[in-house]
Amino acid sequence: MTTDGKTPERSEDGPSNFVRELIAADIEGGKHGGRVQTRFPPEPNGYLHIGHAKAICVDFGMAQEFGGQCNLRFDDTNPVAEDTEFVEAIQRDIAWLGFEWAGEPRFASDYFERMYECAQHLIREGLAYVDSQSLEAIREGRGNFYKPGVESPHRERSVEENLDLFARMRAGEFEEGAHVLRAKIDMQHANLNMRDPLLYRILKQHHHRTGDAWCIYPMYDYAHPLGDAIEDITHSLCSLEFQDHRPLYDWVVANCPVDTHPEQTEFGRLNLGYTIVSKRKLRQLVEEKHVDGWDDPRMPTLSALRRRGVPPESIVRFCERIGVSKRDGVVDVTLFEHAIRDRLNEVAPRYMGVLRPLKLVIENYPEDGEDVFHAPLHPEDESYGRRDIPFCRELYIDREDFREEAPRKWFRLAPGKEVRLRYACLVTCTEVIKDEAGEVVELRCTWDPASKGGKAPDGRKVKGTLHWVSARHAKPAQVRLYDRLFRVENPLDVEEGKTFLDHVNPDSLAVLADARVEPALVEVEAGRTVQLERTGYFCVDRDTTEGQLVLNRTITLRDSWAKLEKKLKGGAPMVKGQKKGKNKKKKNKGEQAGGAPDKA
RNA sequence: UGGGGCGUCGGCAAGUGGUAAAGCCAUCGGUUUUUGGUACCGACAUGCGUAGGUUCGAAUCCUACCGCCCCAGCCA
Repeated sequence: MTTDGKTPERSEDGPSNFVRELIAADIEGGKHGGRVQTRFPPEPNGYLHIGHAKAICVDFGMAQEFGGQCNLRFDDTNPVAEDTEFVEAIQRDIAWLGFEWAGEPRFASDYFERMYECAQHLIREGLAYVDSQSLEAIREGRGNFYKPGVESPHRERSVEENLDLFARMRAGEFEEGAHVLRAKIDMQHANLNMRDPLLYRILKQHHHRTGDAWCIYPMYDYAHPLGDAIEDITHSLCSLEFQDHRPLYDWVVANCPVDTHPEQTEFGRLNLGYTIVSKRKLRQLVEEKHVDGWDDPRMPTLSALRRRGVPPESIVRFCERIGVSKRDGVVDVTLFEHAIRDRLNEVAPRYMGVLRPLKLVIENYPEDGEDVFHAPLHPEDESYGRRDIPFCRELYIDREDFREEAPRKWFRLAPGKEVRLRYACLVTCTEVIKDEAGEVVELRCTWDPASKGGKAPDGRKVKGTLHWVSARHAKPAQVRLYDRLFRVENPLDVEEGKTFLDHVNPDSLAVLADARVEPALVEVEAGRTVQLERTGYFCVDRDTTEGQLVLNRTITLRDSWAKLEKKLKGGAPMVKGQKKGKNKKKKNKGEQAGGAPDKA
């Protein structure tokens, strides 16, 4: 739990969708005996990311909603890149999201023997054969979109010969690539997947679970439907690109000796603006050190989001809100950001912290004086309790909260202006002290002793409220300001000769070494996310040590002043045409403005 | 020159023939506020890729066209 351990209410407020309706109809019609059994089938060759989160929410969510269960099955049919490191990380991430799989995790490799037997059955039925052509010959023979395939010269081998060859493949008598097992379907089929697809290939690789017991491994198209059938899955939900594989899925289930016939249904993957969800590219970011590991808080992996301080409930809620459909669109990243703020606003305790300290001295406050103010840890939930905030003559405020020349509508501090120090008192800036370089280094103020607590004694309006820390009591902290990893909404959209790496945001991480936070914050344990009032949400990083607090910025608070100032400066009101003049058709599909990334 | 999908507001997405298209995000305006946060109120598609057709009536049915995505791994 990154937040506070409070019950994560799981809302069922997702919109209606076609998968939900299909399952409901199946139950209604008594299909699969009215059962609902789903599965989430990750390949253990990488870390789970936000895109997987959607699949997880759909797979587990549908089962949950209809009183069924969801299995966790590792699709470990290709030993080359798979590893137990990933199977552990995947389990951790799913559990973190708050889902429970039925029984123990399963592995496709658990069924290798059974799958082998099914293959023998197919051979005996004359539905599979050993092909001994080269990889190139097989590819050539498959034809293409426009050219029908041609049958392999080995297609009519006898059952005996096939059985013998297949057994010897298993026994390790042949080198990789020497033979494969193919389904005998139809080389003329318009769907390339049906042109005698490969069922098994020889791979003399060590498998993370079966070790060296096997040197032939089943292909996805063969192993997946069998795994589903063996586990008695009723609804096999997957992504759009498998639509073309469904006929093969059905062929396998129909022709192998299994009792059930699960149904595969495809839905659209999640694509998120300013984000990449491709295992290969994420791996590249890690391996080429553009980020600091799989859980670098800028990554879209679940482990990175966790480290960044994103609550799991916000991810689940986000997935519910984006819905499930067959369109492949790109979800606006602001929707995800909203879900994060929404949840954090509910559960993050409040503290004050100054990111870029500017000294403020209260001249009419006694040199050795001290006050302690009691402030609520949550403005809307008293059960969070309160914390003590020490106050003295010398404080720090954020440099951002002071301007020598106040722009229009500036509520914050400026020479001669009065503001409220949150929970404390009202102060007026009387003098600005600069160094030789002309840089403001200190502010002199006077306070109104009658305003203790922050209320104006005479009811005068003080619009600006600033956060602050006591210079004497504050604790030092290193703050890591994270921003979007990519500068553009679609990092995959690149010009000739460039790659998505050229879109990496050079300002996606800024480290502030000299931040100060109120003392109560050092009690917060690593992994928890808090709000620094008026600034944003921050997660206590695991790098925190006894003397050094490390905070990761999860996300900023919405900043309507920044927006206002931009508008004030910009002068030209740009958003005019949209108002009334119905600008005929929408034309520029490709380019959207997207939200401005927040500053670092 | 194939096969499989998809086209409803800037983004996601309801809607499944009934009489002028939910919701959320974004955007804009306002109220409350000791977070310029939160909350709350309001605005935001005479329009459903285009063109025809069927019908008393169509985003929903039919036809044609246009556009976008996926498929030619011994990856999943």
